[in-house]
Amino acid sequence: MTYSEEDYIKAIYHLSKDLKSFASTSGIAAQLDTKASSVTDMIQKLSDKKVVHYKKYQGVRLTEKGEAYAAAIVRKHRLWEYFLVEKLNFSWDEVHEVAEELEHIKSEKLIERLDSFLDFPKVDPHGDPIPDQHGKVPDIKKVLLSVMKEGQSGIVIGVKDSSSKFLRYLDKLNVALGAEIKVLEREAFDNSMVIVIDQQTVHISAITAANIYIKT
Amino acid sequence: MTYSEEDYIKAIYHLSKDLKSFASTSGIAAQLDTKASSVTDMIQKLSDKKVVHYKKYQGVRLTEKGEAYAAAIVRKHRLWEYFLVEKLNFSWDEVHEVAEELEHIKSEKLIERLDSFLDFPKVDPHGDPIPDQHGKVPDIKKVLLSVMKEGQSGIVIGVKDSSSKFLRYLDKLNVALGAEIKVLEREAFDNSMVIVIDQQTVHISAITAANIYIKT
DNA sequence: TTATTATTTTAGCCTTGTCTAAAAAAATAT
DNA sequence: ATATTTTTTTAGACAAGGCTAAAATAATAA
Repeated sequence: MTYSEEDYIKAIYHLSKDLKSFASTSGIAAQLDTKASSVTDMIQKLSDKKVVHYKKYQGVRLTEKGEAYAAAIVRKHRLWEYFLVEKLNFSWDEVHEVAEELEHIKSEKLIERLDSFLDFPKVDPHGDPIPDQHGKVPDIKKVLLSVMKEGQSGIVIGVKDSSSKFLRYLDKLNVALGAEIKVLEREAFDNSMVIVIDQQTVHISAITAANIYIKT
Repeated sequence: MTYSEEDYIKAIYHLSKDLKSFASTSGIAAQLDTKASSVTDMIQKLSDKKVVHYKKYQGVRLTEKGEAYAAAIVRKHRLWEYFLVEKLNFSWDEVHEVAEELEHIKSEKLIERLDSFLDFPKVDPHGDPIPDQHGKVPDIKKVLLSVMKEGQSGIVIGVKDSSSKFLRYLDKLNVALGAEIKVLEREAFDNSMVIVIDQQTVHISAITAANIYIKT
């Protein structure tokens, strides 16, 4: 597979995960910042290669083969992210771009050795699960901070939005993976919250709360 | 620069290093396993980009800009090789292929962090020097085993041929970087040698001896 | 010094992945 | 139920990087 094909496979994987079914041409185009016509071309190629199921105008879905391939790419991406943060001291908002490149490196041996070197991590620096060698994704029970009630507490285990902007904002709030959080108040009017983290009381918006995953 | 352009730059760097001057079209083609006509095309592109000096039929040479670029690629290649051997337990005959891919990853920060993580190694697993951030190549004084005289001894610090075949042969002889070696006999007829390494006496051919570097 | 051989360059074609513009199909609104 | 809008696909073009075959130049031999 070329880098470009791999990017498409990954995009379809993420999109049909969320939508639980088919990825649309325009959805893929948006994800990859390209044109719908380019997507159609590539989808036809991937269909010939038996990595996607495709019927004109009906959207696209990964085959088993495609799903396994996608999981392998995601596995590589997240293992490299973990490496960058744990071993090379990158911060969690810096790793994505470099991992986008590293995920394409083709060596089974490399990735298994890396996994072992890192001591078989289960989640990446944003709390996203790392698929195993067989493509199985460990499912981590988690809940959005935004659904928690007053008085409840839990541990931060992931983020939904992993843009640099959001992650740097979380750093400012001292929100890091593993931090304990307690909901002091919920404002019914706008769903904003007052929470305690690191012995500090901070006010966060509903949008922020809807992008933080908690294990209760 | 594309991966392909980088491959050409690196090939020219290695070729004009050895030849001390110009790289020929056919030489580059052989190195990259491609056709002379393709090389001519690419050279013209690199010339437009000011990374090589080129006059038709006269061969090609890197500009200062090109040289700096090449050194950066070689630096990345060798640092990754060092990482693979030291941290991921690859053997010295397995690393080249993977490093060929890793050397193209574009992140200044990544490579400086990696260098620091590895504790600033000066040579790669084959004894080849790792250029510094400014492209300066530490020059390591070394001599071919084949020029040593009876009774002389020294330390193995590198290999000239780094093909898997040769490296696996060296493993069999217990020749590794850092090993002490002593020349017991030199056969004038065919320039083969009897040497002591690891308390063992082994016989090696002139060809083998001409591919091992020693620090005396 | 001319003839032959080897090397390098040019010309023209192919594939991959992208694009724009136009056509076709599906979804939505009246 | 038909008209309008949105989405998707097709058609045709282009740049990058490669190839083969032919032409041009340089190197070598007679």
